[in-house]
Amino acid sequence: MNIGQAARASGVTAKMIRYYDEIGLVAPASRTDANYREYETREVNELRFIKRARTLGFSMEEITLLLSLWRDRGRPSREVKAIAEKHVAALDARIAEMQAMADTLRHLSHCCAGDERPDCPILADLTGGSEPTPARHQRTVQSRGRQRD
Amino acid sequence: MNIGQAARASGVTAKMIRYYDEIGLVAPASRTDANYREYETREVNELRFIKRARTLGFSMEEITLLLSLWRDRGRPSREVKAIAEKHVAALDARIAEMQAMADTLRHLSHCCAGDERPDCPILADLTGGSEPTPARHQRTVQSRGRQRD
DNA sequence: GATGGGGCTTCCCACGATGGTAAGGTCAAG
DNA sequence: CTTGACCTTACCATCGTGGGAAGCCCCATC
Repeated sequence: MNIGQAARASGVTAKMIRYYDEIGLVAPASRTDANYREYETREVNELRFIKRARTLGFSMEEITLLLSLWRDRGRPSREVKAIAEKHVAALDARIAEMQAMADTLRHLSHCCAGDERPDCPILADLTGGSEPTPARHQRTVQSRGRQRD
Repeated sequence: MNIGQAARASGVTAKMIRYYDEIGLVAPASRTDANYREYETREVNELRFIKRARTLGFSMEEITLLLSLWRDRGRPSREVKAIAEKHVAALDARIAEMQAMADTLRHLSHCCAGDERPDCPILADLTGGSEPTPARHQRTVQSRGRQRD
């Protein structure tokens, strides 16, 4: 099995397989006389493992750990679970951040007329975003007239 | 005002101010005889605008657009709103993706004993993640009865 | 005037994970 | 033997940010 076949079988591009090889995420593939990398079912399974882990958002570093646990028949599931839970926590934190961004923007967008007039609470927020009155947007937004541009 | 003062006043690092300068996000700063960049309140306000927009997750490209609208007194708020709404949609899409990852991992984690035994539904999922039975994690994984969660 | 510390300048490198491309070797089918 | 598909390495780009080196400048203190 050469790299292209392994790529199709695993869902990982040949490019990325070489990259994983290069950074040592997977053991260096054996080579043919013509210096072609060759793969067996075992390597393809590793690549699918990596692919799936990437799909779940694990970083390369985490995947390195997961792979070593996966290869270790005697690993305690506790360690795997710890990695997963840490990643879930990181995802949740990032989600919360993005949710906050989206909520703020939804609110500003809701307050923006979205017509031909130039007055815009979104730009007003970006201009003076550090001011302590984010919740009080009525139609009087125009009266804040602090545009000094 | 030199770049360090502008950085402190805007919350943008000097490094990033130079970068924004370089990529043309802001107009090239005027220079002193000693080739030092100099800033006025106006530029600091632009930098704060950028900072705030970055906090809300806008890309540089979007910020370029937002800045040009901000500078244009006659802009229609419609255009600003369109950018904001598009960004909200992108955020929501990304949040949904990450939420799906987190939910899957939470489920797997919940099913993992997390003890000294090597059997682990998380690794099992990563191994055969592409198989068509994602919900069917048989209880036979833990043949000795469950102790935790 | 000299000296020293801190700030400024440009330039280069790094990240993470991926894609692109170019130049050259190889394999298999016609 | 030719052709086209495939492999190899090597380099560049992304995006936004940080780090650092080498060298110049400003100001205060001696």
